[in-house]
Amino acid sequence: MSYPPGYRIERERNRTEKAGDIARAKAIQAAIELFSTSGYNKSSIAEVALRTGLSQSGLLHHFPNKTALLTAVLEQREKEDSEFLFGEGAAPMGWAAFDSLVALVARNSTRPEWIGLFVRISAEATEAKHPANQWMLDHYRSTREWLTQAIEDGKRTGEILPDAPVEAIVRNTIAVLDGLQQQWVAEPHSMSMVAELRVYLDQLRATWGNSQQ
Amino acid sequence: MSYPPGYRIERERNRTEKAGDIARAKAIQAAIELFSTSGYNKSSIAEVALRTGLSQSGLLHHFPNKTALLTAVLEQREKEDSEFLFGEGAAPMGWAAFDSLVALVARNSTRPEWIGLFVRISAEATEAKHPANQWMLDHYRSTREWLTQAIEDGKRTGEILPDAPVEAIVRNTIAVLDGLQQQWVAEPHSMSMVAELRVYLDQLRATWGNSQQ
DNA sequence: GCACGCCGACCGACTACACGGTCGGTAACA
DNA sequence: TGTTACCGACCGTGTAGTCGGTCGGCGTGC
Repeated sequence: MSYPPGYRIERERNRTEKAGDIARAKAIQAAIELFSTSGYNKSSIAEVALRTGLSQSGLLHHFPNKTALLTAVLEQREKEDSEFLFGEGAAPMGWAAFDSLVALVARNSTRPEWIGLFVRISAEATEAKHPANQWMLDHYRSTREWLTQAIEDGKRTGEILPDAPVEAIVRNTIAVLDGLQQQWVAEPHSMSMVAELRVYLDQLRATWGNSQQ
Repeated sequence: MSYPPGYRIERERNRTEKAGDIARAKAIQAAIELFSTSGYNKSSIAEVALRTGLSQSGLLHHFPNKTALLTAVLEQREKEDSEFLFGEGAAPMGWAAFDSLVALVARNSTRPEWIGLFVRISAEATEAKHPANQWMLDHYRSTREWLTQAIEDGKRTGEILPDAPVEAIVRNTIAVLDGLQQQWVAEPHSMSMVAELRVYLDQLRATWGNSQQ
């Protein structure tokens, strides 16, 4: 068996700093980029391998199969997002929770791959047998739980009017988030997600905010 | 070559009423159902053919290739939707436009395939080289145009406050629509799109509606 | 009123390729 | 010597699309 020229050299360079971890991280990054434009189903592990600088078998050495790669990608996303949102200390409550959504969207506007990834995957994962189906269900459920708690907390402190329809607000807010991302992925330069989201949140506050406070 | 038993009989039965048109309509229906659960990319024309009751070659006789099938499906959807929305006469304007969105969502709630179809396809079609990419762009653009006109008309008649941020309202409304559909496809029995949408529209009216009128 | 040629509907067999995954190996390091 | 990082060759399967054909009906010319 013959290795391509330069193979050994590359090998040695990485050797010093845990080649495995580096390769895995590179593969995840490549997968994110691919999945974000082609979705999971249509992407091939061969293409991910190519972008990682590995052969398909080499990639499969680090991730036993395609779904393992997807899992790693989703874990990465979940980790970074929740670090950003709830980084130090407790999750924000009341209107502050909604403000932190704006911050999240603002940050994600500078990382198109993450938005593309989410839009594609969550649409695909709607199918019950999709490998990300459970992830998507969990993701929505936990987001709903957080926002529900945030609103109820806001009612307790008096920030939010007691007759605000909690569930509808939660679902609509998530819908605006998802829907804006969808439009943004389709035509990134035609709009500002942050600006639109702000208008929505101002409406929310105007309607259900306690003006006495 | 041997035909399966009963072949000739079936042939003759259909003969009397334009077999081709029937087959095409059946195929489109089958494709809608398949695309709505598996998306376009992951669906195979073989499966569509099976559900239509044709061989793959038979199906390919009516639709030269897979994208032609998709085009037919999208045309069908566009036709039915715009008939429902603008059926007789002009498109509704002012708040009436938003009310007709509720009606559309209410009707679509009884046709899960249509919602699934839209959610999958519009997510996939985000990719520039997807065969439905142009369709999706057009769909969004024309919806935006209609709603923009509706709001501006509402301002003219005094229904809507003159300082309402038109573009943001348009994009947010579309986002709510899309986002709710997405959530509904994921867990159909956990929510009512109509109820949530109403809350959103009430907020809109409360914030930007002219209370003098 | 009937023979004939054409067209539309439909078929099975086949091709070319992409894709996920397996297997058995090599090379370096500890 | 065992472990980790990789590789090429190979395989089975699924998929879009082609090809050459059959069969029945319909219009046309006689």
